Amino acid sequence: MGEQLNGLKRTHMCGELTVEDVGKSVVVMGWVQRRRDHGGLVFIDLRDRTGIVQVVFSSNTSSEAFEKVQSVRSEYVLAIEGKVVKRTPENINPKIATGEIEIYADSLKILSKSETPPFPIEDKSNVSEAIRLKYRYLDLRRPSMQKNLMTRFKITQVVRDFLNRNGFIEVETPLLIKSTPEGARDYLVPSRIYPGKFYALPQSPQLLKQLLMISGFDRYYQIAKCLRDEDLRADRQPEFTQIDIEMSFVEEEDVLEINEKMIAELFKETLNIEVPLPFKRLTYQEALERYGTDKPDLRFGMELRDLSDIVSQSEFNVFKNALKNNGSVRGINAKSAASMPRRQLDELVEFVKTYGAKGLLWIQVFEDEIKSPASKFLKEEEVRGIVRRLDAKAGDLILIVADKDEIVFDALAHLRLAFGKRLNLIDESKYEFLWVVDFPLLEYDEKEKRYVARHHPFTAPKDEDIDLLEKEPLKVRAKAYDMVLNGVEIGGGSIRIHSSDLQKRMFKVLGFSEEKAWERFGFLMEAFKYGAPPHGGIAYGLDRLAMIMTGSDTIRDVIAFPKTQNAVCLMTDAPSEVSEEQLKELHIRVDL
RNA sequence: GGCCCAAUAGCUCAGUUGGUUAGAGCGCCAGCCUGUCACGCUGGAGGUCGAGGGUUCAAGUCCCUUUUGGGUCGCCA
Repeated sequence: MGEQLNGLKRTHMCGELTVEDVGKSVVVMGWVQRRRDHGGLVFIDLRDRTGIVQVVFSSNTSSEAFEKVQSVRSEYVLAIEGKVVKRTPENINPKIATGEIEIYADSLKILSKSETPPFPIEDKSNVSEAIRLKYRYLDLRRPSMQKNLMTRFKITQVVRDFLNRNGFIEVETPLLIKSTPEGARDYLVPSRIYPGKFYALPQSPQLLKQLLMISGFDRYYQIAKCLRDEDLRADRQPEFTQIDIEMSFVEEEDVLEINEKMIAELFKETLNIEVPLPFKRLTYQEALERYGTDKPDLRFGMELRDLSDIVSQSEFNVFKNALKNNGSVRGINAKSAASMPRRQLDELVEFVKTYGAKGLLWIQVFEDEIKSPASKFLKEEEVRGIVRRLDAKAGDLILIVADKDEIVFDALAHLRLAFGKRLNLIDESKYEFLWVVDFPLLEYDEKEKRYVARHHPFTAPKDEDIDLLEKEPLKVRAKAYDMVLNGVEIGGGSIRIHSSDLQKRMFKVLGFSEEKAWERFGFLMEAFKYGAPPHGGIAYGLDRLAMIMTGSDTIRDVIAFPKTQNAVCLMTDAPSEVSEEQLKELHIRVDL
């Protein structure tokens, strides 16, 4: 059994001791990073969340502590009392912050023993994620994970401080709410009291924050857990955290302005990076035309070019068909990639097929010739026009997709990203922010045969487009905006509808009967009757923000206890079966 | 739901054309060592080759099924 503290108090953190502390008697507590046993002399590297300090055990200093340290192993939890001593110059270790000093141990308490951990607690070992997740509490001892979670804490701290200073009020909203249609699949919670009825866990506090505006809270924020029962990705977890913000008596400009100020302050305070204001802005349409995506990575160029006009009279069937079907022909220029081997070019064809493209056409531009599998179908002037449009020089590789716009954009956007990485065009130290604005309000859902809200059903249309709502719904632009950082959508929001009439029209366009709309959103429509201020807001994906700001590849690395791709917690083994009794109480019969 | 990758010692991996007793590094255990800091030296222990089935004289290796982890398309207002 471990020893008790018995009144012993920690005086210093391991990583914070410096030459200033030389001569002091200190008490440090932490975990054994490593033991180096030299027989008559034992070194212990003691670790806490601030860093590592070397402790020296010798029978000359304390024979009792020296005897005791013989049994100490990795990850034992120790309390050490000793004297801080300056190291002789040849013994200084420049690799650690406390390398100029060490502690001569006078006494040692073994607070807790440890079995040998299943993997070493250090950053350089690359352990499989499954094992890290099973022993997450050990994984979190690693300095990089400690740093990630501390950065995440710092982010919320700076954001809270900014919002508090600017008159925002933090309000909590419930986790057990009413299931509403639209959007992601809900996580459901059975009601014990009402057999057959269910609560839903919130996909976001959207409606509740709008109701808080109607309540007059004016400026609200919350760091809120959100839950969506959908398939997972590197940047998607079933539960994630939003920085949720809503303001009254504002228009789009007001929301954008205060939010970019907040983000600039966040990057200054957290990473000491100056973010130039205002952010760049692209309309949704422009983002698509130039980058093929509504979340472009602006750290490199390689923009898309429309080639449709150049090949409008082309005899090449692939082009002809695409244009005939109201699609387009577009391309990008992968600089200096012309000599890519055939095998790799063929892989690119497979790559674009995952995005629905039927094929990919390439043109290799060399000093004295231009090679392309389609050269016999393309007129010389067409090839010349394409080369000129894409500013292609000798050594460049032109990649062209012809199809419906949607597919062309998607395929080229992913090609652009792939080549950005492959050609090393992305400066990893850069942070390129932008707003994407003027999103379409609606899109047509082929499966459901109806219009669905692109953002959510409460998003306001642009004033000048309101009249198109019933006539040409797809042309209506929304007062909606996304904040994009390095190709990642880190936040998104909108100005909301605050009139019952407009909201009713919106529901109608979405194909909800008045009855159904009332059944689902009656509480909101009722609330609109009693004076709703103009309002709008934004929600940030805190996990994604923290992922980027820590340089992580997945949001799992900035979440203390994440789940696997199959939504399982490897540490606790959730989800798990429950007892018959529990099910019975909830009036649930399992049908497998 | 589809596609792709992976699974061999505690960890990270190698394992040839199917062929003897499955290896390495780190870690672990024991001994020695007073200036190491990824300490060193000597010795040792440690394997359901993810699971099940099949082909074969013979399977870690080939085939089928399946489980788990990761990536991705669909999905995620």
